[in-house]
Amino acid sequence: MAQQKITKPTESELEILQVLWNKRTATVREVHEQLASNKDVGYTTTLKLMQIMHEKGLVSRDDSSKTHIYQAAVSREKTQKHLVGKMIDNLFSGSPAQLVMQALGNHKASMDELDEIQELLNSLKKQ
Amino acid sequence: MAQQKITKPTESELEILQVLWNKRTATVREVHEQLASNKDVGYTTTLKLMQIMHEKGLVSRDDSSKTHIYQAAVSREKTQKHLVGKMIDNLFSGSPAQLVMQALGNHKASMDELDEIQELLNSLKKQ
DNA sequence: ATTAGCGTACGAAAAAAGTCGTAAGTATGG
DNA sequence: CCATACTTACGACTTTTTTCGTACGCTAAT
Repeated sequence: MAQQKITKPTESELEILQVLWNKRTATVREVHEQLASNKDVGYTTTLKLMQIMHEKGLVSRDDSSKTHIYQAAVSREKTQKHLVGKMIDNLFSGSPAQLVMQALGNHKASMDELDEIQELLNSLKKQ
Repeated sequence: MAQQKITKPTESELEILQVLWNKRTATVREVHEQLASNKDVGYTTTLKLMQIMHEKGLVSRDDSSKTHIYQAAVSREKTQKHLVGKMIDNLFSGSPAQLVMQALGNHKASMDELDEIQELLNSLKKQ
């Protein structure tokens, strides 16, 4: 199969992907507004970044009208999987369980979420 | 309290910390040997990196003898907590549970580890 | 038709990260 | 004493990532 090369998004690119994943589709201005509410950055910086991401194939865009419309070209899940795997290797000596313990132990989750995790855990244990 | 500024280690710095956390204490050469077994890098590169980490306060060293002896100055746990938190924010819209699901679902853990997670889960649910 | 506003493109520079060559010091074995 | 082998220090260079100024086009309102 034609495997697309996995380009690891940089920090800034991740911020942009984040916005795109949430909105499904967005213009540069929309993305920028959102970013600018959290940090101090110029419009053309965001634009440039998104253009580069386009070259890299991280996003796709519809440029049929003057204002281009962007969307993520890599899935949230694949990216998560990739980066989580990397973190497990780099920071948890290859043990996913240790990462889980860290995440669960130090960062609060709601009861509903805990139940959800419980279910997954049950199904894993059955195998 | 005198809170030390948290310097986020870069990728390469993380690799070095990894080694130091495991060995508790190591010379540049020891660290380098270990790194070099996985990737292609020169000795002085490792040296320089460790010197920079020393300046940043990421490692401490005993330079009373000719060959300096290094050790990590930041704890594995704190670093994990910091980076996991960041990942939760950047990649999982602030939901630790989603990260847990990802890690658990896509990366194999042993039965023992699953049990360990179960215990933690139980104690969290009791509260 | 002129101006103001908003959009893209793009080059250039700044900042951050990683790489390595070379110098110079200090031991050690012949 | 001399050569060999390690060591640290450090400057310089490359590559990657981030930032932004400026040019230029299109559209709408005056």
